[in-house]
Amino acid sequence: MKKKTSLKDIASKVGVSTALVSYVLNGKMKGRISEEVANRIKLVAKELNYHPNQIARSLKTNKTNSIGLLLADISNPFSSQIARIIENEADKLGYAVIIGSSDESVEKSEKIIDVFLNRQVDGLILSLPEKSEHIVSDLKSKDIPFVLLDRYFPSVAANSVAIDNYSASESVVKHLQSNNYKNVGIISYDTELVHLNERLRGATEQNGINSSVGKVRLGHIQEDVESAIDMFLTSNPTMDAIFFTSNLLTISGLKFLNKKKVNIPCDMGVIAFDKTDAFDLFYTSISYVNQPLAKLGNEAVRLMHQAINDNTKREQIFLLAELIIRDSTSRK
Amino acid sequence: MKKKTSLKDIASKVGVSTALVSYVLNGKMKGRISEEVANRIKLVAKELNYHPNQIARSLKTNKTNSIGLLLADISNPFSSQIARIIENEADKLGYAVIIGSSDESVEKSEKIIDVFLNRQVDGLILSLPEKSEHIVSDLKSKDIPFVLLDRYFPSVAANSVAIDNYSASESVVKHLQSNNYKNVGIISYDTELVHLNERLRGATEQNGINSSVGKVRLGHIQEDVESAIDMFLTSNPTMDAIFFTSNLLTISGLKFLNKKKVNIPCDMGVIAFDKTDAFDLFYTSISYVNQPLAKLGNEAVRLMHQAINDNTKREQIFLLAELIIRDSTSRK
DNA sequence: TAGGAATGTTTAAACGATTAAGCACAGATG
DNA sequence: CATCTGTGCTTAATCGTTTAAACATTCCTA
Repeated sequence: MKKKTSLKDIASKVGVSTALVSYVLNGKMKGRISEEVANRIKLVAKELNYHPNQIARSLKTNKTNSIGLLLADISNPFSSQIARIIENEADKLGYAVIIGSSDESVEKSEKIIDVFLNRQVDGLILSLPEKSEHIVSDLKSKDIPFVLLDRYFPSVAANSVAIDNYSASESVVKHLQSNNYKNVGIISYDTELVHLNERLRGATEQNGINSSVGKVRLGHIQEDVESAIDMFLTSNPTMDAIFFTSNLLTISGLKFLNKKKVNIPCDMGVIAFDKTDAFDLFYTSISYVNQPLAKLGNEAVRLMHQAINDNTKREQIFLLAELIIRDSTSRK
Repeated sequence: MKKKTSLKDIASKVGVSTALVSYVLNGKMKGRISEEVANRIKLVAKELNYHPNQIARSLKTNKTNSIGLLLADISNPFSSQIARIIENEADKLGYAVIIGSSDESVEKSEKIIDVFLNRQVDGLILSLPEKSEHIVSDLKSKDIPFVLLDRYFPSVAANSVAIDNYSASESVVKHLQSNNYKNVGIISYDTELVHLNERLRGATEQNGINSSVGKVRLGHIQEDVESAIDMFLTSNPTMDAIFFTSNLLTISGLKFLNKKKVNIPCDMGVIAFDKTDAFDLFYTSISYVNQPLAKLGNEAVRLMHQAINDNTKREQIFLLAELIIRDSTSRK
């Protein structure tokens, strides 16, 4: 790789010091630099196609203008859509984004955060796996600016952006109720993650409707969804609706309901958390909870920026999700 | 943010020079350092929780161990799955990945590549939009290590990894032919992108089957897919299959075919390029061309690593895609 | 007309690492 | 005994910026 042009190159070509070049190109010391020299410097900078070496600048200023984004899995549509929004929002503020996927592993999360910090990112946006409270406390004790996204830990106060999962689930169940469903099966992860358990709590704590719960282990989604639905169908013949608390669960569930020839919504109502393309193409369009992704990403970046500039403030933001009602919960 | 511990901190605590600390921690000058001092240094490094400042290291070594990954749109499943694989493969070689989405815009691509280069990434993996050959020549003239991914430009020789789109389309049409389809509508982008036009060419250049083509503008996918299908259905009543040359086109098309009550595969066979979850949930499982994503990502990173270490070699890799045959092309 | 202010520019240290070269002392070798 | 070799460590330059402080001029102003 050819060497890029540096301040020194410009300085020697114009016949001034590197300091002056730096001042001119950064627009500092305005009013103390002769227009003529300033113009010559700018001209030569353009001629030599000068671009400042961000690495050197970072070393001096202790700011890299980059952030680390840790997601559960960038190949999951929920993550990748958020990533896209964060990338855009971060760019607006001049931050580049380094991405890592935790795969729901605490060790991998720690490793990736280490990589981020060694690269001196200015701040972190994190979707952490369960049992990683210690990571949060650790970052707090080191006074590193970060924001939790989507997942949060009530036991450790921190900047966070998430949706109000409880009320989202509450509105799901109320909707089912008002459409005359009486007996809902809830398919949820077997996890300690609070945001997921809030979905469960919001759904089960409502009166006037019966609920059964099927728990799914992370590594065994298809398998456990199937046995949960089987359990629902056999031991609970009056069940008339299923609420899937994530997009992956829904996809697995719909596949299985298809296989079992369960008709939606005639035999069974279905409602999901999160959206996927598949919901539009299913023979019955699927009702779902729509997370405000743009707002989530926007707020996450805003909070992170705020934390970078003043890490004493703390904000916990809960956004409202929207219920998209379609055919899969419309009882005939 | 608290200041991190530096070589200097360790050096002064142990009572040696920073050079020695650096040598010990990097395992250099083996055999010329007393075990006792080495151990003391390592111990103190651990005590102070030392992590090298990659920024400083990068400035000196001129290696950042990071790569820039430019995708069309990280929120598209094809992109995000590739991103995930590249992230993993890059990590194995010690590279961190900075991601950007071009949105098929040349200006945005240039801007993002600029950001990457200012951050002194060691290499680039790029999925460029149409009309961006000049970017490729420019990078070549600057001798910057890069690899084109998915999209390539025959007019400019460069490292590239893509699938053999022509033969993939060829096998699609041959499959349709052997299942007794006679008249296929091909829905493709109105673009100059070679890899997409190869899909078209591979499909239209086969004998023994009639083909009509509908072109879709990038910003008007749903709209143009609909008018193309309308055109097929009205002006070409014997049409018996549709080949969608991308996942987004397929989703739009299937939605519209649903709306039009066209039954698949009775009224119309359907086959797609790329996979999405939706294909499993559609009332008829959809046949598709499966791109070897893992291999694509793996080869891209391998080539990039090679280019970083020796930018005189060039490789152009074309991988074979696999045809996944399911119900949507099985004529009764 | 001396002294301060304003203007235009340079000097030099610093950020935190890497690394070639040098220094000092030990023991080995002829 | 002089010299060489090996061992263990330090010195100091360097990467490309930023920025406080200093230095020269020229220009006012009392």
